[in-house]
Amino acid sequence: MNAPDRRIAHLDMDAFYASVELLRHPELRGLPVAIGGTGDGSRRGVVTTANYEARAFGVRSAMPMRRAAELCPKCVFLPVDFDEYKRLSRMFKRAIATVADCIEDRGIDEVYIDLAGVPGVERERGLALAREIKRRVLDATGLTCSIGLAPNKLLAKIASDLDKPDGLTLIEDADIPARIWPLPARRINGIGPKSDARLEALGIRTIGELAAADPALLVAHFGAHTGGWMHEAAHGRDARPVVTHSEPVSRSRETTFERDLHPQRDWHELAGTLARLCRQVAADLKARGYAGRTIGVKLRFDDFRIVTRDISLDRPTNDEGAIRRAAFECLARQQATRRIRLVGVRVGNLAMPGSPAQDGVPLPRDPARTADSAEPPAGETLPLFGPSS
DNA sequence: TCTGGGGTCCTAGGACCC
DNA sequence: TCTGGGGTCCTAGGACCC
Repeated sequence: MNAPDRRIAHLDMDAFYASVELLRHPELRGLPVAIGGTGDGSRRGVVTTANYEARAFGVRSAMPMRRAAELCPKCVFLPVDFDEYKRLSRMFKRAIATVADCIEDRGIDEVYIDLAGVPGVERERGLALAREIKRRVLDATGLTCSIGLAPNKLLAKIASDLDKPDGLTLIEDADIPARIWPLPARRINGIGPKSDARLEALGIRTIGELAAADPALLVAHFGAHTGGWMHEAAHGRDARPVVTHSEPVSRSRETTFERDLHPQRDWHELAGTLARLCRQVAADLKARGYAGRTIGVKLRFDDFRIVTRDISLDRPTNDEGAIRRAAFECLARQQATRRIRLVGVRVGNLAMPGSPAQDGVPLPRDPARTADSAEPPAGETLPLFGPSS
């Protein structure tokens, strides 16, 4: 049972990056267009967004550009221009804010809007208001969006995807059996490819089958938290509020190399890249007034396996040198067993410098852990990162 | 020359503390 | 000598989302 007075909209911009590019390149309208890569000749890019013409050829987000070119030889490929997408993102969010002020940011091209209390929301159960929002977004940006209207965020998100592009879909509690239950379980935000495969192994393919499943079975397979959540979600129940402000948890930078690097022979390029990423993260933190206590590195090997190593400092920092020293300390803890595809650095446990959380006594370091991290484990045989001798 | 980059949240074991 | 029991922090990994 969802609260009777809730009215949530989920607004999703249609093929956002591609649509923004078409504003600048109207001559490409009607042609298949895919956005991806950086335009610097990178051969390892993936498609971030394809317009509907390209999707007709099977081009999808996260698909390697090469594959997209095979599927759609006439596809026009454009590099990503995040600054421009962020500019249009601010524009469409400002347009929404002229209608409703309770808005939750869900990334560059999506928001939830709490319409309860907005004047006129009762008219057509919010449909009139949603049409007004779509009109203002279009007027402000020249871009279309799709809106789902429902008693909660979960259903609103599913609804916004039911009619795209330029769609508007209302889902009420009474519509759940006919319109939600036939959908694949994967359409629930939070059920990804892994959970979907595990559900399928239990004979559960649709949201309706998930709703009909014994909650005890779900709890047995996914744990109390996730199993219980799956059961509730399948019945369309979700009490999460629309959150208008949240503090960041971490900032990071990562990059995939043009070719996989050898941990010793290519040490200079690897170390230079890691140092540059540390500098970028430090500048990013400083620009936003944040500092973090936990510094970590991420490596992706040529077999796509990922390892992370992190270390928590006594106090938050956004100093480039401190971040770099911690990052290289983390790197030194990891065995260099394979070629490196990607390196990244992350600063977590963020605090605003000078905020009360930072001001107390520094936390004591654990001497055992510090000593341990300074020495290689016993029986060490594998090579560490470093310059070839 | 398959497979980006920037995030959040959860789990789980060991350390540590009371 | 037969093994408490919470609570929090740290680290590593993984699922998932845009």
